[in-house]
Amino acid sequence: MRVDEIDQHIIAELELDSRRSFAAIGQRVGLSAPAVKRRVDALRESGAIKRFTAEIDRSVRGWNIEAFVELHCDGGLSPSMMRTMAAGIAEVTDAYTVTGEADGIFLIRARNTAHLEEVMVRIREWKGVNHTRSSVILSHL
Amino acid sequence: MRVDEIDQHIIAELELDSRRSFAAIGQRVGLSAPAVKRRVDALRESGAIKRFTAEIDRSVRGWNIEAFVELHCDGGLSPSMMRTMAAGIAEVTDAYTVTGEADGIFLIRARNTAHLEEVMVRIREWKGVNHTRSSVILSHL
DNA sequence: GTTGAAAAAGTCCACCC
DNA sequence: GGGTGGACTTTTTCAAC
Repeated sequence: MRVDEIDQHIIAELELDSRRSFAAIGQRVGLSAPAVKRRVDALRESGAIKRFTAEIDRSVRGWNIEAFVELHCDGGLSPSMMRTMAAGIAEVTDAYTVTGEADGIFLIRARNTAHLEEVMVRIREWKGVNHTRSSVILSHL
Repeated sequence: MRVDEIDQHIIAELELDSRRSFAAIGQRVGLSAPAVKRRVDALRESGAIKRFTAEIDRSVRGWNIEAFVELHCDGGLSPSMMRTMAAGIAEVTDAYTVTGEADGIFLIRARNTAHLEEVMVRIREWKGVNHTRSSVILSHL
């Protein structure tokens, strides 16, 4: 799908406040409310806008420990297997394949250190995972 | 602020779809629309809900290259200095202080490899940054 | 793209448990 | 803290242009 400059502008507005009305967005981007709605519908349909969501303060969640975990694999772990692995571990918030020393990076969210440790054990149990390298997040800057 | 189970439930609904109506949320959590609104207002006021936003597909953005950059520092780089540094580099999407081998991790978004390289140079120029270790993201799983 | 009108939702009361 | 009902405003939605 092609996304023109007005679409980009609409997307930027929705990122700032996804509950803003179509009329208010239209006023900023120079369109009528129905025109904005049609574009937003098309952007959702095409997948450009994945979903409308809320940004929640981390302290609200019970799971307060986060860590980056690098996966170093012995050649046999494909991206699709890593996807399966990430999907099978609920504590994995984000999963990436990367270049460099590591093969993949998981972002883990756990309730406490014991929970994190338990998750680490589950990760290391996977065939193909040679070793891991973790960085527990101390603060978000 | 205290956040009870119903608040958690409301937050979960808003994360799934921040444009859902208060009445629809109320139906799911067992409250009336005005009651939901009151709670949402309080959650926003207290900062538990930071903002309503949209999740945008990465391919839509012009800046398509992302990388994790570990910062290894020679002891003299405090978190507050790292915050200053992150704020001064527009390409830094997220910044964390962490435990482990690295002192900090930046998530960088750049237009292309040349742009990423240029950002890396700027990071390494900072006093106190001993060396960096990068992982370019190949895919989001 | 627009306008205009109907339908739906949001907002804000007072009043109740 | 919660609900209801009503009045009013705004937003959404759709047909027609």
